[in-house]
Amino acid sequence: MQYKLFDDKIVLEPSDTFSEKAIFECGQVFRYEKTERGYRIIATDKKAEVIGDDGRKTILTDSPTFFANYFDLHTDYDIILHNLSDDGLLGEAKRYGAGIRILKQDAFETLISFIISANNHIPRIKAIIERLCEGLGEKCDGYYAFPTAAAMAAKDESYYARLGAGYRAGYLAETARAVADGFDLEGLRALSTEQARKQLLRLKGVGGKVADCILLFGYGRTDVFPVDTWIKKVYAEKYGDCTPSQTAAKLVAEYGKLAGYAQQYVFYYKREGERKGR
DNA sequence: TACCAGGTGTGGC
DNA sequence: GCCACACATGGT
Repeated sequence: MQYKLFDDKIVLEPSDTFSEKAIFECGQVFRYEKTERGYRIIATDKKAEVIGDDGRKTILTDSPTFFANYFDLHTDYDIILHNLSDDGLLGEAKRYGAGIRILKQDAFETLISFIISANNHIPRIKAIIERLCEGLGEKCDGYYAFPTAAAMAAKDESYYARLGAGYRAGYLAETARAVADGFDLEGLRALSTEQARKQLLRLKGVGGKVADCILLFGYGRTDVFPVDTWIKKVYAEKYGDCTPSQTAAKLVAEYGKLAGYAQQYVFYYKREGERKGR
């Protein structure tokens, strides 16, 4: 999409493929906050605020180059939308969520965030992550960065239990230590999606669904289709006798490189529909 | 109050 | 490989 970079902001030309509400509330990210003017987002140690009405929008930030990539501004979502079916549920979902963009998130932040997400409510996930950042993240100007692996590895399970992480506390301690001790998250970028997935599954607290979320949101691998409780419900009739991993495999086979986008449109549409009693 | 949440680990088969 | 079960916590 069209945009202009300045020292302290990114100005976006009007586009149907950028909706800050859809981008932040589609479930891909947790460190966002609704403000009077729009949405504030913290990514690793950087901050931005998206403001504007329905017309021209502005991303206020000290790190415009970083956030141009973060918001995936160079990807043409019109082509993605054009290549997904207009019919049925996906057609409805993509029209509803056309403003979604898959954020280019940090791999470690995504890893930790989605371990916390397992069998958990989104409001509670957000709260746990904020306490984690306040406790272990570097203090920045008016906010806290996401903690480093080293900072997290210095704490044990009891610390994460006190944050309210529940039974995931041990997973957080163990996985943070694994990364701090050399598990090469950046090295996974050189691997195929399948091989990278296999490596992620070695980490405690990372099963198939969480691995797919990390691949999609933290590595930009769109040839995955995370199957959670919502998606399970959606495809219960079509794939009723399949396990979640079998369902995911069939959906990846169907949508290929567009699977991750399709999944986000459907997830957002169904979840928003439920919230609005549709 | 029960049920549920962007599931995973474990033990048993 | 698949299945059943346990698992902390708090929102609804």
